[in-house]
Amino acid sequence: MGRYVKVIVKNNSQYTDNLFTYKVPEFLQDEICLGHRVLVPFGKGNKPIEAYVFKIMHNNDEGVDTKDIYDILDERPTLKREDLELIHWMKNRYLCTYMDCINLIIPKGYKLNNYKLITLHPSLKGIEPYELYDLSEQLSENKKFVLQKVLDNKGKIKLDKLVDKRIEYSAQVAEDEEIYQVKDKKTLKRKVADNLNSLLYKMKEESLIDLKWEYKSIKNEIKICYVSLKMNYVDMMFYIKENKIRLGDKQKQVLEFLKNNDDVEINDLVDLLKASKSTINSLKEKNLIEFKYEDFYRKTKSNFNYQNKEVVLNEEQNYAIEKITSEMFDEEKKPYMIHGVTGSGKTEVYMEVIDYALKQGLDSIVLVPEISLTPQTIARFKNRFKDIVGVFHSRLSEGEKHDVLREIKKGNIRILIGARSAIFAPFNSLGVVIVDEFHESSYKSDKNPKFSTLEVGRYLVNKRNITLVLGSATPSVEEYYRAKTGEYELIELKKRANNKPLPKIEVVDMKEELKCGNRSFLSNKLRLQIEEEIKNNNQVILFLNRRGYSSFVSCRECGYVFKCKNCDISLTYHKKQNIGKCHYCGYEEVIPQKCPECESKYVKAFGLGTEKIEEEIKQIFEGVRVLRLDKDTTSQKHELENILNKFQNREADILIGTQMISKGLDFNHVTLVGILSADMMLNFPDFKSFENTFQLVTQVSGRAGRSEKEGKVILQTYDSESSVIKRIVDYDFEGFYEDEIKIRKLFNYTPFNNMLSVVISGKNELLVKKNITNLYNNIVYLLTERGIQDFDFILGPNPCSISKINSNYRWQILFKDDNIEINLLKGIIKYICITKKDIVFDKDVNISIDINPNSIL
DNA sequence: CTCCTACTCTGA
DNA sequence: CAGAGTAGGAGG
Repeated sequence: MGRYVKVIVKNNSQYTDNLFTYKVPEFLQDEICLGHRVLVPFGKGNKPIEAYVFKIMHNNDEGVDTKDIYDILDERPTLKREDLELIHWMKNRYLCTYMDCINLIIPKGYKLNNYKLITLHPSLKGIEPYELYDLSEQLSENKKFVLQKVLDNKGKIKLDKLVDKRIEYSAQVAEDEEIYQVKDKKTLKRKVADNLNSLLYKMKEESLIDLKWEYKSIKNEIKICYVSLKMNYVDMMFYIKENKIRLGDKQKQVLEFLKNNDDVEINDLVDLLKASKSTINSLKEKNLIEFKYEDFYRKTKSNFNYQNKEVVLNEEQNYAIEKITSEMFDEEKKPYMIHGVTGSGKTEVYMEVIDYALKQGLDSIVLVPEISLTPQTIARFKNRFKDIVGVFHSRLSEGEKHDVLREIKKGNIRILIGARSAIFAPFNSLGVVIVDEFHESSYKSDKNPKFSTLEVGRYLVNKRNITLVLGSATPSVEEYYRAKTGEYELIELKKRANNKPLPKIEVVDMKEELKCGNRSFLSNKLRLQIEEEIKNNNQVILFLNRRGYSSFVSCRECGYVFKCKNCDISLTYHKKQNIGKCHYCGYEEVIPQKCPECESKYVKAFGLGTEKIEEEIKQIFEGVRVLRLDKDTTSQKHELENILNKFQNREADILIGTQMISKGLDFNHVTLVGILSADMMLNFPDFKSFENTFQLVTQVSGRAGRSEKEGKVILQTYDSESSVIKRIVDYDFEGFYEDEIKIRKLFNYTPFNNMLSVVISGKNELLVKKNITNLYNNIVYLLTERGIQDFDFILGPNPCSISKINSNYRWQILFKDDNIEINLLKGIIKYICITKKDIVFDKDVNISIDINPNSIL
């Protein structure tokens, strides 16, 4: 009676995303647990690969052939039972693979490196060199080459290395041979490895070589070594004499030093006494000192100076805190939505809730949108909770991520601030998840699994009874609808914490400005206002949602527009480098003086970007100190902190920025915010563009008047009559919501429906078209079979709005589940796009499935 | 992705 | 006919 396990194997192939059954050998039977990372032989070559235990069984019901697992890789299971449930749920909800989900949850940096090793065949091991030489002379060129290389490397060589040598060799021998001219190094290596492999198997059959897999388990950890004496100093002197141990001067020095100091870090010891590591090591061998290893926690240091503020909570805040904390242990609680105007002190409420949870022994996660994961936010939490605060986001290195997750598991980190994937942090007793600015689009993942953080949060409330708090000044329409219909507990914070009114928003109609002959991007009003504020020694923020110098470059003679070679996107002009940049794939090209089409000289950059604003502001206001905050100025590490520090220390008067400045920034002396063009966002061809505009403008406006001084906002637009603009000016979120929800209802958008998008992309446009048509036909066929005749809910296939990204052509089919059960639709799509993927689709196309995508571009 | 089998192509 | 190379299917 043996034991069997079902595992998910960590393979790079999408076609092995099933549970595989393995037998557990006798010696592992008592140790194996759910969620263990194990090593299993996989495929015909029994390559050792990592796998995760999803199920343990006492018999092999299905009667499939099984192999034995090789080993258990970690002492403790990497995945908990509830993680496995979460993975199942996510896989079904977002139609992705098990491995996609596992990769989100497990600590980064646990890797298995495996490589194929080629050795001489055992029968040739003792053979005389001359015999071997004769033998190899009879072989074909290729085989001789392999054998030669094996011998050169003392009888064993890694496949990888052999492939390299082979490419090197071929390049020398046959320079003009086509295959070795392939530019793409990876493809070349693939091909050579493939060829070599089939050769190697033949050689194995001929008893020339032996093949085996070797592997190495890697844990991306750094240990610190502490040195102390093994016994007390006097005893040791005696011991040395007794055993006649000879010591060098340096060694004596080290011992002397350790007499008064315990647990000295080995590197300090080396530095202080100018001793070498071998000196210390030999002392250890003589059994006089001992080493103690401890995990090293790679923390990123922040240079941001936090300015502490005295905080007194107001009535509204106290009510919110009381409400949330008093229900923390209720079984049937709802998620909370805090709708609080900008500056209403939501963060203070979060911190009180976290503090309460902490005292009850519960851990907390604070999620913030990636762009507002600013030093300011982090400093605020660290200032209050000190060392138990951890930070987790995509810019950390693999090693840093690993360390943070390890410290969480150990219980050293109790509060984690991070971007969306931090919601999967492996806390031992998670109590609170806070999602700040939950309306932000970055809470929806854009890579597999394409999860919505809020959905995962709601799942956690259901399954693990955590306290979920969503906070925003500008809730998204669909989540606000949930609050209205009773799915969330709605808590309103209507007053600013400093009791100052919200900054007044004034609209300037740029059409009028144009009529009066002002052709610049600055209205007279805004220009005068800026002058005034600077005169009064206040600070100004200018907001424009586009980086670069100009949005596109075109020829005025023939209308030619410079476009990205790889994408269907016009190039944004960056003046400093005189290049056109593609903001999708990073492609750059120098913009020539002459039009490449008609050779005219009238090549001009059109539209506005932050770079141009900066340049012109410096001209208009002489001597004014300007800072620019966008992706271009913050590409280097710590640049963001530097800019924020400078602005905080009032080393600049004007801060120009993209949406990076809209969140979480809290400056005391900003009295004026200028929104240079609200239209850019308003006219975006997406059903969420009104919502996005409302949110962004409200958020940016909220940067003004956060301290003693009152703030003011000037909003420039060509469309001053727009209903959205009017709602923004009145801070009328309710009104905006009512307008918007009617539209959503009318067109059956979220929250009234789920939307499912399938995008097929590939380098070959015809192939993409063929595949998407095929997909459409298959779906229609299967739906007809289930008695569905009305296909109005299917839109497409159509080319995506951005029809080409990174040389990949993109076509899309959209589904709205008006008159069809979402699970039926998902079932069918899953069947076609995942289960039967290899039959339905060509190999050279990618399929991307997204439930309720952020945008349908 | 990786292996393996079965097949075709090439050149003496 | 041997050796080189390719295509396609399956992985417990």
